[in-house]
Amino acid sequence: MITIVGELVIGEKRCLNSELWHACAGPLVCLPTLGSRVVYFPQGHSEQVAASTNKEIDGHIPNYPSLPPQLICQLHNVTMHADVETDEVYAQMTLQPLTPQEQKDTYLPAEMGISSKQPTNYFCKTLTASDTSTHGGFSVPRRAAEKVFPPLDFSQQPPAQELIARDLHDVEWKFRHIFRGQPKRHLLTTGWSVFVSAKRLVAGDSVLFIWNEKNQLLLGIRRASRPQTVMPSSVLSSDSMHIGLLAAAAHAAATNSRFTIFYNPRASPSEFVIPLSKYAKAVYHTRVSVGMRFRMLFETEESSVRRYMGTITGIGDLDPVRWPNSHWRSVKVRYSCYVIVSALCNDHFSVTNDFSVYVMLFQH
Amino acid sequence: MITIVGELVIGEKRCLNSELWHACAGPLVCLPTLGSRVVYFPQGHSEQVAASTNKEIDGHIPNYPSLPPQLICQLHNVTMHADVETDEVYAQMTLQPLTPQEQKDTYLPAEMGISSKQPTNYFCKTLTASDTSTHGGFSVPRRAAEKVFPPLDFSQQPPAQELIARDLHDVEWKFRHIFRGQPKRHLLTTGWSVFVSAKRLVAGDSVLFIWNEKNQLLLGIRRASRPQTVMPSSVLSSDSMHIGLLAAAAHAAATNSRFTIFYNPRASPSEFVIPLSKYAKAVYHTRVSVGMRFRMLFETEESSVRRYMGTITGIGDLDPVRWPNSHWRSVKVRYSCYVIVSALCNDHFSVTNDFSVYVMLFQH
DNA sequence: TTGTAGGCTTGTTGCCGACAA
DNA sequence: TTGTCGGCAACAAGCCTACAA
Repeated sequence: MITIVGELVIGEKRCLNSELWHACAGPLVCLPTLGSRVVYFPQGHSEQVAASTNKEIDGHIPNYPSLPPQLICQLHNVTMHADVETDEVYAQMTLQPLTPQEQKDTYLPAEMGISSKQPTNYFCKTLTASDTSTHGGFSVPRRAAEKVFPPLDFSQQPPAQELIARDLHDVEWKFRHIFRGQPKRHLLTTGWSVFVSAKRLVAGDSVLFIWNEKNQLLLGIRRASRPQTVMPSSVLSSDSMHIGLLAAAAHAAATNSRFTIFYNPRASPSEFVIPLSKYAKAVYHTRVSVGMRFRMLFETEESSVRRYMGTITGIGDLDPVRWPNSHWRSVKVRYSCYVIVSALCNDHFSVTNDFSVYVMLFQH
Repeated sequence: MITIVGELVIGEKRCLNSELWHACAGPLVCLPTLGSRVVYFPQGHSEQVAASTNKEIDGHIPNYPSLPPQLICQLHNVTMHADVETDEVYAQMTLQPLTPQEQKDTYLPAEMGISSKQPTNYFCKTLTASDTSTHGGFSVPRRAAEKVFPPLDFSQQPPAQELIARDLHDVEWKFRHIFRGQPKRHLLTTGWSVFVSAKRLVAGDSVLFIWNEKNQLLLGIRRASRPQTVMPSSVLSSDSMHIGLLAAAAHAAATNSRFTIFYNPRASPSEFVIPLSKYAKAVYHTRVSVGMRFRMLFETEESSVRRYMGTITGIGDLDPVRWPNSHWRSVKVRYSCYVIVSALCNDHFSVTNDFSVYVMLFQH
């Protein structure tokens, strides 16, 4: 007799805190609205799978001539998730390709997607060697502590309190918050090292605290990207995964049935599910030509947004053989020198010369 | 400029120690010979993916009428692997479906597959609470220590030596082996707790030491199955994985090109790549009928093999709609009461009543 | 303002035999 | 024969201030 323990629920769908999810995902990540129409790019999905499996696509992947480079879909489900092991944020979406008839319906106003409204009362700090060593606690930046932590009772000597913060999995973490030292400073002492070792944080990773409207303290992490952490999956070969993504989309398109995808903002170079209205506006109502200036947004190390201007140097298919007439990375843009790019994954590579990238018209 | 560190090689193919791999995989696991012809069962592969993603197949998966329930293939590559995080053993195989013409060639003699010859000088112990606590070391069963560890110098008081053992990743682990206490016993002290915490072993997991012909000490682990450790992959939906496996096999069959699969003996209920000669012998040269006795092999907790006799109660298609004329689990066998089954994964579930299973004719 | 280091206290790890299952 | 415990010693964790960047 096989006994299933009552409390153990595998694959249970809980509602993650949206504010914390978006804060961990970064300011550039935006999820389409539930029920809206979106454009799905198999090419972009393919890029994400390639990034996740650490394997380029090679010639063994069959063509799916019946699968267009962009599918207009109804978004039936969006759920936010976080990896149980690493806390990495990702989203699950259920898409249903629309018939040409259904596509003709006029756009609804609320289809632009919910931009990631970063919370106001929050701070994000990249951990130092001292923060992560077993020797001491966490040094809280002064303005951050004053803005997002509840005020201390300064009649006590030294002023101290217990903070309780919840992470993405709704797990409580308790910290002793104390204001002491010469000069005086805010510190998290007792409880901090338990958190660091439980989350396996190292110097360079970031933690982020949010004080929300309900007077709750939320706690998220953003890992510095360590390239070697991407492992082979051992479940399915990367070729089969690529074929699976294409075949699943092709089958759903042929039968107008639903299919499910995962969007992993930190693994993927670009969003591959875009609000239809945003796509239509960019593709049908924007004139682009070689020589035009093109704006791009990047996330800085302090997780704010910076604009960079580039020049369009080419327009056309990225992969004319497999994906003719695709709007995926159809615009080639050159950016000028000394741009320090801090990509989403915190892997800040510095570009000291000119560099060119293939981007989408509808990218940010 | 993106710099790739020279030493860091991702996905490098090293030759794993075959003896240790087989010992960790268990006595029932057997890999087909390189270059031989094998039979591949998409159904079985599907079962493994379902077990790995913890998700049953549902109706969303399209049929692949062009894909037969068994594909005769040439085995172009077999490599043994171990998960970097968990040490879980798995194998990667490259298969090429054969044309009807190629299938007609006569069998070669060496196509029966290399059975997992368990090493003679080895022992396997399931860890106790004391073994895994931080309070002490590892208590070595006396006969085990005398059989597989190098002899101690009993002129010392107490007799002690340093043991160096290599794991599946060729990482060295050093232990102080001492013979002390009242009554006298063999213990591993210094170095043991580092190993336990590095491998994240808990009471119930097993360790296994081999003393091979080259006078090397090998060290493997077998985890007690903890069902909740199976996580959603967040790379590809389980539906897409199922479609991918079928589409990859169908594409390879249609074009007679190679495809790659992973075989995970501890996740999968059954082997789905079988030597052709074994398959042919069982399917074409064995008469079976309802009422006949049928032998099955099971792995015991001490990782030896036990035989159980059952009675065939049915013969026919497991899934007549999707997979007509399949030899995958086409035989229904009933086993009698009080069989204590210890499956490969150490999850020993006791069966106190009769139970029936669907098996393959060519199963062990 | 805040990262790191030195001093000092306290809690945990880890080696030992005793004892009992 | 071997699992667990109490004793004890060594060590690391963790709280504090000092100092300098």
